[in-house]
Amino acid sequence: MSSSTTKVCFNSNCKEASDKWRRGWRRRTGEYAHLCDRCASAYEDGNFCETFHLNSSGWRCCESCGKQIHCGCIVSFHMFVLLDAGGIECLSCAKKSYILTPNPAWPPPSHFLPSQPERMKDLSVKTWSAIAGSGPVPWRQAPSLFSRPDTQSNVQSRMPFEIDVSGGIDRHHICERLSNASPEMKQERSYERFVNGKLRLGPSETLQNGNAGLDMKEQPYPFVNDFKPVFLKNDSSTSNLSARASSSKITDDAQLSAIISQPSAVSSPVGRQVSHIVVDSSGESQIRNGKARGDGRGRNQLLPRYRPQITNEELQQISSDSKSVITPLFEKMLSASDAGRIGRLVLPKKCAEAYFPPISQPEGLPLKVQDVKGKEWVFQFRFWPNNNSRMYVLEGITPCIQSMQLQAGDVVTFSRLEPEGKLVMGGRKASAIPSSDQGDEVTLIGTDASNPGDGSARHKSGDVISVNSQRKEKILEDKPVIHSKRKSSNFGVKNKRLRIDNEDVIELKLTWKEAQGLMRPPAKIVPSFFVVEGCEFEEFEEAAPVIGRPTILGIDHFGEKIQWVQCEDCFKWRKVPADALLPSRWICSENVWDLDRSLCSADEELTKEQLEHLLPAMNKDASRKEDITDQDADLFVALEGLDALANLAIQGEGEGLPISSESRTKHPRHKPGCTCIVCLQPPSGKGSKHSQSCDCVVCSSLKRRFRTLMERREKKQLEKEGDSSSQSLQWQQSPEKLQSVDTHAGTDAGISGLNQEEMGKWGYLDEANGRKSSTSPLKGQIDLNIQPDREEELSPSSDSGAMKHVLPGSADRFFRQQRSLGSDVIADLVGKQMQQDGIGGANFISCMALDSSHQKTV
DNA sequence: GTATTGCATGGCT
DNA sequence: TAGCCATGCAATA
Repeated sequence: MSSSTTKVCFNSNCKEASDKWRRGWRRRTGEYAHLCDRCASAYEDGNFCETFHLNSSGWRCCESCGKQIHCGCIVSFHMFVLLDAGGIECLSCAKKSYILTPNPAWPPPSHFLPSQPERMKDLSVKTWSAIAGSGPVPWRQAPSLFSRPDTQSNVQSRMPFEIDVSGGIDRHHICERLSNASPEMKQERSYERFVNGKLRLGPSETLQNGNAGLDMKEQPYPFVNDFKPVFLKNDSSTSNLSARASSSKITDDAQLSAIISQPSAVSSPVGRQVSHIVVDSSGESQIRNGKARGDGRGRNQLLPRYRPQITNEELQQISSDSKSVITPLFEKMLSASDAGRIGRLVLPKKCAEAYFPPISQPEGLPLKVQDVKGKEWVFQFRFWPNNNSRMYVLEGITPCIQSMQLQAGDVVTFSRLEPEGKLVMGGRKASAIPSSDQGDEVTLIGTDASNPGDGSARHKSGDVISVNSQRKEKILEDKPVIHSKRKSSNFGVKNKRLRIDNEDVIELKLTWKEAQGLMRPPAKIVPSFFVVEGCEFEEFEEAAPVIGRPTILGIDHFGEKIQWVQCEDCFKWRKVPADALLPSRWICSENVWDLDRSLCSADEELTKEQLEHLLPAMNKDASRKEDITDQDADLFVALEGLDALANLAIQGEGEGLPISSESRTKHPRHKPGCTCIVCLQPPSGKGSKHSQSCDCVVCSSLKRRFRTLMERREKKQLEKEGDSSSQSLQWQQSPEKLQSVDTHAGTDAGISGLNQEEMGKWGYLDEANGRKSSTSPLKGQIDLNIQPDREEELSPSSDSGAMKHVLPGSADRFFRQQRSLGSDVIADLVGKQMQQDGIGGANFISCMALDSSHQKTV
């Protein structure tokens, strides 16, 4: 700050009179020393003593590094620490040796903080000490201490510091200083500007991707990403996000992101909102432990998806000790394998290297981690050599994960409690991740408008919330979502990863029945029917099923086939052409076939009686289901599908529970009490095994069904391929062999009923699929259970399987069909079936009568 | 037969 | 294209 009043420079070695003067240090009177330009610059550049006091007494050497420090003036006495044993240490060394206790004789740091008169009032000495770690650190020193990327220090660079974001820093002042600063200092000060958020980034400082703080790689200054939030526990202001920009509207993403990411506003005792950002530029505990890493990449290049998005609620959970400062380190969405029984959490490499102790041996070391309840867990932190790299894992996390009731898709967070350096592991349910419905513009206002207790405030470096679209984009970017590309890969034949993100979780919340209700054949395709144990199966040749809104097939008074579909909004039934494929959400306005009834206000074409007739299953008791006709079956499917639609996409509760084994193991068209072979079967994993000679009703039914299918296929093949098919149809030429098939495990099990030679032909032998024989099913018994993924791999349908060309297509597909029936997830059901069967050439048994319990483990 | 361990693989960024 | 990392899976307990 400068003024045009003529004054004599306060520097006794100068005494230059000048119209223009600038503020220097704060004097004991509370006023500021007025300095001429030259002296002010020297002061601001930290060269004051070197410039003016070089010949003065009071120079002492740092006990550690020997650096000369002037101890005889107010300007520099905050640059050293008095040692208990006598002597001094420069701040750098003091921090290295972790001297926390400031000289009690010292005046509070505010004495040295020009332009920050109120800033220090808000922080007790204790807090300051806890944060800074070594007594008063002049704010103007802090950036150079903490962000200097060079040797001096790693250590220094990891000290936390505090910056006023409320306007305490004089923009002009900084700009002036910047203009005189070394490039390094400019960098540091640019950081100040960024962090303070009050300052617009200049052209040279604007983050190149326009996404301030979002992309590490794009950061012109590494330290911009090197800060991380430190939250003062139990500080009411920590939750007061809005206080941070009390009167100013955030106009710059960078500003906001800095503010959002470093929320630690502190209420001023005088009522004015004075906000602070407490920044820890990196792992303090490592400093304290002398474990500063040579490799600082981890922190600088932490991927967005691992950046902590801790909420106030979580902070409060973590904070049980008011003395502690919480440093969110990173978070990770649990993958299926993380949350699986193996109990290994794969740690992001950079996070592991940045925040966990260094390990040189693969065995690693035990790591104590506290959960939010304060319970202490010990995990093994270790790594595996992986290519030329390492793969870090935390082992033994299962109990902890379970105690937190986390599962795949949820997020685990790692924080550190300071100063004790404890690692704290928290969890966030996927369902707790809010959607991004925010206003188009977020204006942060004062305390009154804020909600301190709002646990939804998320603190994350790099968040952009000023504009809704940007925010959404950012959320999408940051969230480890499975983007379409990746998501689709779930359905790939070979990709067995089950990657779950929130949306997926929701989308998977369909019961098997519901899914079944959504699948139906193209309307113009006429299925063929067969009956197994009184249960009708329909089979669609040469056509894949489609997924759409369930409808009720019918015939209008002209005798033409039509469909009845119910409007999602008004629930009225509308007539549409039989071949219309409707989206899962269909409303009257989409009724392009009958414009008179394309509005919900239009009357329903059906009378109540007609409707009742049309929906006989609606109010009938379950016992009728066994007598269902083809049409009834369709109706039933449709109705169930409608239920599903009501829950489709996202509802999750009640009906929409994740697919349960129970729902999978019943024929979707059957009701409780049904005694067909499907419903007779116990759920997957609970079934008994049947011998090859078993001729129970289930086995015999399946044998019969299988024979029928094979014979039909044989006939077709013979017609098509003639003699050329003879080689691939060897098995078919002895259909009688199937008499001995044990079909309790579905057709796959039927295969297992063949002898070794036959199995070889089928490609089920080890030679064909390279599996070890210990898993061979040929042990006289059949496991009725199945692991679809595994089955998938071993299946004749596998692209890589040599048996694919050996197996006749129909059988192949039939098996695949059966496998898909046992699929654990709807993704498998829909995706794999659709992909594998493909469009055209597919036999699709739409009713999927055979469930997983009819399959075996190969 | 099951659980655990440690490495390999391959999709994805 | 290198590296990360989710997952598979053989070896071992």
